Amino acid sequence: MRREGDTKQKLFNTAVELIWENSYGSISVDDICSRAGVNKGSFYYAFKSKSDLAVAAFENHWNKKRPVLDEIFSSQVPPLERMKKYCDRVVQDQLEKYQKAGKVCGCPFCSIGSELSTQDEPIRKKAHELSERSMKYLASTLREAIAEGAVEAKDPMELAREVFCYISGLLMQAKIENNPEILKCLKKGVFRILGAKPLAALS
Amino acid sequence: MRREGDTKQKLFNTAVELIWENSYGSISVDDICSRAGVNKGSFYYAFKSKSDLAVAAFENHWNKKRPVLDEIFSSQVPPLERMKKYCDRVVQDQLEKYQKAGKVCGCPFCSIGSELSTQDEPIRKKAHELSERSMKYLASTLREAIAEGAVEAKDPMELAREVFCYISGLLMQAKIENNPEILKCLKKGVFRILGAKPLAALS
DNA sequence: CTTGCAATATACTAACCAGTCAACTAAGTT
DNA sequence: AACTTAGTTGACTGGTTAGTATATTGCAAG
Repeated sequence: MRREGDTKQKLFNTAVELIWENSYGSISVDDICSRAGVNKGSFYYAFKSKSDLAVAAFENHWNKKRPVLDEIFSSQVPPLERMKKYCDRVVQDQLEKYQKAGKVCGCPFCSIGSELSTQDEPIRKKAHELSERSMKYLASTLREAIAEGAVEAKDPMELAREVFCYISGLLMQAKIENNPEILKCLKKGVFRILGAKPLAALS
Repeated sequence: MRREGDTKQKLFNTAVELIWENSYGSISVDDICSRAGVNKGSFYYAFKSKSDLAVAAFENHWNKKRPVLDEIFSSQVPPLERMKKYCDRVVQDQLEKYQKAGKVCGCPFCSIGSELSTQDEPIRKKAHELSERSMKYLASTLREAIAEGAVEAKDPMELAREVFCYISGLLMQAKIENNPEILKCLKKGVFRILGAKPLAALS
């Protein structure tokens, strides 16, 4: 015994997987426990509620994604190149999940945020916090793109929100249509929002 | 007695209201029945399942919205004017719901679609169908705008999807932030997607 | 080698869930 | 007035829910 870290991590992974592929409301603590191979007692020893686990699990999931984002949005890369890479990566992640789960699952953070924001304040706050972190990457990238004259806009944060809303809306729509094909126009749409100029930069 | 129509309509209204303000998974058939003042037996006389009610209720909700959309998207109005009116109306509806419910509730169709698309196929299909109906209004409007030279684009349907994804993503984000303020830039963002030209058309 | 405690295990509860059912009511028909 | 039947009623069922209580395990320090 004496392996709490392991237990928590298993619960994190299982919770994100099950909630992402199904929904928070449709999976039970028992489902999570049995799938993770953890007993209920250990669950409630590690977390005080189902909602608590969800908040921690999504924070953990974001932290695992962070190194990838740090690399994509590295200042070493020209800003529009970062945007391209980010778009490609989002689509790639979606397609991988599609193959594993057999259906389009959308953005896990947005899905749980959309489901629970009106009902569970800690979950809403976490979902909000995580989307703001994503938007920060976009905003600083777009600030540079604007400074370089590659993109025309006044407020980089506002533009970042537009891009972010478009991307999350597209992922949601792909989920609702259960059609990965429509993800293909993600990059094109993003560059349309950024203005006509960088369209030529599309590989 | 002998008033099934009334019973169904009460269940439609209550179901949409409760699901919109909370979520499908968190409200029970008993909740819907007691709020609607309908007995459980009558519920199951009228609908064969909770999921069945949801599909019918959202179809009904869309049909009640349809005359408003038909007017907004009337061919009598110049295409970019239609887009402006539509944006204003979306924001107005959101603000009204915000005042009634005390929180930002987002798009009801997208919310239930996002929650259940991976789990309940009839609900996914209905959500898909309803978003395609909305996109048709946008696509035919944008086709005219392109023909007039007011907007530069090749495929009106593709552009309509971009606009629709942006709008639904913004409504979702407003829900996750529980902040109606961010709805204010909806129109600006839509016109940015449509290209710089019609920006001057903003009132 | 024993004592203390972090962590695991499992049985349990009380509330709630979607859905069923047989009795009942009233309007329409003859 | 007797019959038919669409629609209503609310008690009921069997299963599930989140969360708890209590017992047990095994490591580590003294």
